[in-house]
Amino acid sequence: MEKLGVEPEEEAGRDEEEDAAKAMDRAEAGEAGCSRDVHGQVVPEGGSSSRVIVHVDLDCFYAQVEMISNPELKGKPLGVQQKYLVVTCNYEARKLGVKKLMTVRDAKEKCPQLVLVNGEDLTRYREMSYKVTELLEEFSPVVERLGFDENFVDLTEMVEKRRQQLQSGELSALTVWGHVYNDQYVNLHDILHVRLLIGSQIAAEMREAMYNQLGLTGCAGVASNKLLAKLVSGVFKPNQQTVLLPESSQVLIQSLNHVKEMPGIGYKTTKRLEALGIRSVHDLQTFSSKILEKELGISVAQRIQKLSFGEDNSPVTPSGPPQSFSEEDSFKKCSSEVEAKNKIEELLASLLNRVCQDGRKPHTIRLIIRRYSPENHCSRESRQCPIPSHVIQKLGTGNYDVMTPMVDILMKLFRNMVNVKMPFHLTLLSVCLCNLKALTTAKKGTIDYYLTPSLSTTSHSGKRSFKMKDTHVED
DNA sequence: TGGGGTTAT
DNA sequence: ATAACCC
Repeated sequence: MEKLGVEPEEEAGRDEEEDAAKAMDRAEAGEAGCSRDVHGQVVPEGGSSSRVIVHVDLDCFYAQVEMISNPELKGKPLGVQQKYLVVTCNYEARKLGVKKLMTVRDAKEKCPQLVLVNGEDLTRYREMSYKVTELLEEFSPVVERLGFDENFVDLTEMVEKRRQQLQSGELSALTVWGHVYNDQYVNLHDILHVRLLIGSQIAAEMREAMYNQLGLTGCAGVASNKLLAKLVSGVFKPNQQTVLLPESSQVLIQSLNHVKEMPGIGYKTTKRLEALGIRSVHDLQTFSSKILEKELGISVAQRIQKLSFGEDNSPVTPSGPPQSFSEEDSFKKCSSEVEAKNKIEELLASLLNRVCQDGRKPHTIRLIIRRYSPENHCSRESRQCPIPSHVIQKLGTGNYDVMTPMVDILMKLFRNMVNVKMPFHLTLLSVCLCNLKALTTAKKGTIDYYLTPSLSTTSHSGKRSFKMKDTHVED
């Protein structure tokens, strides 16, 4: 496949004397193995609680999946269309001026030869996405998904194992895989540098495995936390990888042009920060913590101000199987109950297939709508309720009709939200199955029995009102 | 703007 | 149930 060339290790001295001094401290500090912190996360022993995290980011994922499905598309400018948007496109199309989330009109105008495929059905993307996550889990089980095309892996433990396996003489032969951010000098006497280089080696192996086993290319970023790993993975863009050494962290975060480019600072927070006169990362770093806490709340304020320094202690949380399954459809107009029912039936039918394949059973069902409104478009409303236990039981068995009772429930939720006697105008319908539980054959007297709310005595008392606000629909 | 996901309040 | 975040 592609060459994962060894990038420059030579670099003129910046703060080399300071770096060397730090390195000596570290060399003495962390020699022993790993332990686990309060979250069960692996951290190296010796006081330096430094982790090695990789962020893996697939190149234009949907377009790659489409080109694998239909190899004739390879080499042509390709866009993946949902409704009237080109949600992603391959690099041939990008060279010709097509951007992500461009309207089909604009994209065709820019690039008349653009080939479009419909990507509204996410099934194949979802399946490939989980294959990637599973492949990464073979390296280390601690894998966190972010959307369909990104994964974080905590490599700390794997790296420490490999480092301790190093024979004498092998250390001096250690090389970096891919780019070193900021062309920083690599110091093999610095234990943090050594760990990150081993991380870059594992990242290269991961990308090689993704290509050989799944035919997918992507980027990787290796750094000491999720924020930095994610930021550095995007520095060299398609199909390359980059490692960030600690001394270049500030250069990386200062390279952001605006706080809105910081992962974790979204649309709303950006607007509120701008109202405070905060635009750059430096603005956020130097802004009064007290005032920021009063404006945004202590939780958000402290978190994002740490982010602005490149600090992020959030653990890589293993995603495991999905917490929910949902299907949605957007449209120009839905204004009758019959119309809504038909769409809901379509959504539910697909969901039942998915949940059946998963094996677990959803115990809650939710209906989400978006009402038409000229400006405030983003707001949604939802109603949810428990799925009756007799319906849950019939879920796996293809024998009984489970559609009818569930559509009935959904239409009650619908009428709870929408006054069907009045005119209405919806632009989106979505159905979500959540609160998934394994079908444990819990026997009396076992731990499982008492941990299964539907079985244990406390739930029979009907007081199981944790904090769920389910709307009551009569059967 | 699409068709998904997650966590916190 | 909603609001924020991520892709």
